[in-house]
Amino acid sequence: MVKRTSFEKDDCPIARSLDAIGDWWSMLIIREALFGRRRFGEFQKSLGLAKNILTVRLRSLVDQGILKLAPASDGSAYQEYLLTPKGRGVFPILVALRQWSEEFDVHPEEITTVLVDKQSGRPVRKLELYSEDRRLLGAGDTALKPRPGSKRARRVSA
Amino acid sequence: MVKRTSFEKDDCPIARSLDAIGDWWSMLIIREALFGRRRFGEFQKSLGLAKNILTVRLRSLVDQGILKLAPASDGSAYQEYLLTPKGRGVFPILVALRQWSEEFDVHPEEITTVLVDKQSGRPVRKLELYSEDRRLLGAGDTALKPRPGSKRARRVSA
DNA sequence: GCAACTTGGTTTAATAATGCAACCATCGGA
DNA sequence: TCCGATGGTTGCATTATTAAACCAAGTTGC
Repeated sequence: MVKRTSFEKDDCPIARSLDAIGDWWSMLIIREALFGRRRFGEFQKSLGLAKNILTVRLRSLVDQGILKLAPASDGSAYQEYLLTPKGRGVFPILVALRQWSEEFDVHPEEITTVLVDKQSGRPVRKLELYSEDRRLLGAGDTALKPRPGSKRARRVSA
Repeated sequence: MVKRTSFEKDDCPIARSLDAIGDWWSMLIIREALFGRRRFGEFQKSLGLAKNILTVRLRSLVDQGILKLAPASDGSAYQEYLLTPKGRGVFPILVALRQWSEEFDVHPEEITTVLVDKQSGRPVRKLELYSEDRRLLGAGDTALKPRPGSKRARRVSA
């Protein structure tokens, strides 16, 4: 195979996510959608990507159930791309990406926006990972276990 | 420009992160590194990617301060690729990717591993986003504000 | 109701990225 | 010192991305 490798059949959920939305444009399209954009032209103008690429990406996102097509809300005959619950579920990934940049970027001063809590207008906290009994966990506090019931005892990876 | 678009100069931190680690292999290399792999050959075998690509990716990750080269821990003349704090900071992104797949994948039964708390051996909770005063926040509870001090009032995007 | 503009694409052709396989220099072990 | 393992590099084929031109249907002005 000389084709771009696909992780669709990989048993690692990270690889599976990357296979679905792990390219730059898909992630940014979802970002724009979360921000309220819905129309082909809106995505195209705000992201500045080529229209043929946008076409392909939107189609893929719809196929995967991340976006869905709906009649335009302004009554015109055009269609809109709306986020499904699966699409809205990408939000934490985007927050994680944002916070990584905020914390480690070499030029943080070039970042012009802050994610705030709507109610108070104040910046949100960092994403937190907890154990079942609510201890805060870092990377070193976690491990991977084979999933009970999965007989395919393949390579165990993070 | 006909070159692959870069988001290096974009003011959106999500785009900046994607520019740094937003390709499939970089993310997976970091995943492997978090899981303890350090040597060129280890990455190559576990990920099954072409060696020339691995070379390029490792170099880029080192250049960005995500990995650093160190003399091999086994005393040989070879070198190892170790995560820097910036590299370990990618952990929440990987967790977010994992959890998205766990929650929304069409074939969740193909996922063979669970991320557990080392201490108890039990699965971790979902990543949580809190406001400053510890209210749990969803996508709809947040907004983007221009960063105080940033005069470049450009397009505000998620 | 019809010309002009907008929207939402498709097509084409060039350039860049990816993948595979073959090659190669150095290291390590017997 | 020979031979395999390690850590790459090189060359070539395939695929992806891009900009730009083109196009058909929907909408608007008049």
